[in-house]
Amino acid sequence: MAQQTERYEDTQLYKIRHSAAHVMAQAVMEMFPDGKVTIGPPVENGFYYDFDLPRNLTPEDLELIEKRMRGIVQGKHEFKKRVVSADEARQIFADQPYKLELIDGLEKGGLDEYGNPLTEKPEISIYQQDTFTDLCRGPHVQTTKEIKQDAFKLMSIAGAYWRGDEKNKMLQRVYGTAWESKDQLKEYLNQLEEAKKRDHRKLGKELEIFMFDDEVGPGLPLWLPNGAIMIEELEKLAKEMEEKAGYQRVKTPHLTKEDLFLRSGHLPYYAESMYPPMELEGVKYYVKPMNCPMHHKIFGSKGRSYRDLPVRLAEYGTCYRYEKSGELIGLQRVRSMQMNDAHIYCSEELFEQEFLAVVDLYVNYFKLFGIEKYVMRLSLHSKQGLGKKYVDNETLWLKTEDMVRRAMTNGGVPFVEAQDEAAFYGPKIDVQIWSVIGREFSLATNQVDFAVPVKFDLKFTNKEGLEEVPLCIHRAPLGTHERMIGFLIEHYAGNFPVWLSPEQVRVISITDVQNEYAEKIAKELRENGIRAHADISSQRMNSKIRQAQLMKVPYMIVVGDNEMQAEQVSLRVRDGSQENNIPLGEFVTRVKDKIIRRASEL
RNA sequence: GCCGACGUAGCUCAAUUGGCAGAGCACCCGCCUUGUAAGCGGGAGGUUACGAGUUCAAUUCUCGUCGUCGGCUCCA
Repeated sequence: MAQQTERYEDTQLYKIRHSAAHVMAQAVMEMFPDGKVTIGPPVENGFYYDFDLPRNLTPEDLELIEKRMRGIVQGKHEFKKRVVSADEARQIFADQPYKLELIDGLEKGGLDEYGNPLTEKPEISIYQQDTFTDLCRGPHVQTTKEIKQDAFKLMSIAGAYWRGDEKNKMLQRVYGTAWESKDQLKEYLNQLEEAKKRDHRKLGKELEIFMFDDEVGPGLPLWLPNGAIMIEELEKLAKEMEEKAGYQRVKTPHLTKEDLFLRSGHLPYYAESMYPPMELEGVKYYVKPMNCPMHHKIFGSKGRSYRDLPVRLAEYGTCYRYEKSGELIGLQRVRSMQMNDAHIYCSEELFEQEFLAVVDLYVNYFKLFGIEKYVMRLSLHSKQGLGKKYVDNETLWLKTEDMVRRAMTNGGVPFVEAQDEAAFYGPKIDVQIWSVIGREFSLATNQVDFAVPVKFDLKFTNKEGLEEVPLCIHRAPLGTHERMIGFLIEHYAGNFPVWLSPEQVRVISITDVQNEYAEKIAKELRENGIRAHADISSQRMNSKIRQAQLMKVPYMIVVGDNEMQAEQVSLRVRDGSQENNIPLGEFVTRVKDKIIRRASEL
């Protein structure tokens, strides 16, 4: 349907939000006549406006602004557009320095409001509603009446750099949400509430998966027994998949001498993200932010023939990166991480098949986890970044980028391209996925390295008997344990499939008469490779069931006198359904089958 | 790192204008012997994140440090 393909920019909702931003700016400017306005676009779910004000806004201010906005909206003011010359615009916004900067950009035809280059020179237009005039290309609603006074809400105040550049002044950004109706707003706010419940930070604590401790340090998660089980299950999965795909496993130290990272190029290009060195006996050591240099050493440790290629070295190596304090967030962004890492050394002719085999691996994982929405992003270099963020060899960049583009196209894999997002050593495919609560996780990554193998003097002998430098594919289909498990917690809302559940079965005795029988069952389940515990506490059965439900244990087995006499079990599944009088052996077979198949259903 | 908000028992939260820090759950001890989401009673648990300052008196006011959260910037 046409409606479904309609661009957000053309929708009524977009106009409402854009217009609400102007109304908010009017309210704020009435409050601070000397304030400076910058830009205020619609975004997903709402809008924001960035201001430069004489003092910081408070939550109380937000309430006043919102109240005033309701007043303005009810005034049924018309949004009047007028196209003006650059000079006229300068007169109108004479005391608005940020607007003057924007006008300059528009006049030169060079830059849009975010400072990005534009292809054609845009017209300069202004929109006025009531007493407020803004430099704006629109579009807007006809009158403020179309913004329903009970369908918007101001959400938060945040800092934001002018034009998104940390060298620029920090402005105050006010976020708001706006909808076509009160009901839509209500639904959105409900969604936010629901999202809070699924937040991996909250669930991770409740389900005893991981924790942070102030004394251990920010961004350094401690994995609790339940989390450790999940990690081991993921590793088992990866190991199985990678063994089938011809990977070999290696193990390397957490520390290396400075020399290695100088050679790899990490120190010039990546030093900011590395922990500072420790020095002993005059030698500097760094904890590794990546495993690649050590894998390169392993590849280079003996002579290689083209017949040996591809060589695929895999390791769940623990890496440490110094992420800036404000960037840390739960398991999504940490400072110690275990990567589902591997490096594939291959010739150029093998490149395409190897690259696509990695993509295939992702897709298999996504299928297993029921991840349907994902975007593969081809991340490219930028010319300005050469020699700074990226190794300085434009020819090789263009060549390798083209190789990746071709591989993806030939493989029929849809992807989008993003400038200035590459790794320092080459272009990459990053896979973005979204947890059910809308949080974006960049997990899987597949990167081509054309720069580092030559620095490590890596080579193989080709058919002609000549030495050739291999390409290296860095890949991490499961990203890191930390991010992956953070994602999975939100994805499943803690209701993990049986194979991934830390506790798979809880045996619940009704009275202490059945305690021994309950323990016997739990033991038998464990002997069958099922993670099971018996709850023989003096609590009532109802309370035990509640505890197991709260911990989201997939199977609860209730045993009373009947079951004990008949050597049977009563099953309560996490979804609340119930099944009585199952012979224990039958239950064991059923659970084992789900685990082996890594079934998503209970 | 930057802007802002926040930090009270293991967890979730209270504490009027600065005036003896409190509840539920969890924990420990009893009683109850129970059929699919909380049985009852009792006990213990706090240098109010940490460090200074103002005050007769600070959980409350001020400053600093650490941490968390919402963003920005940056990333697996």
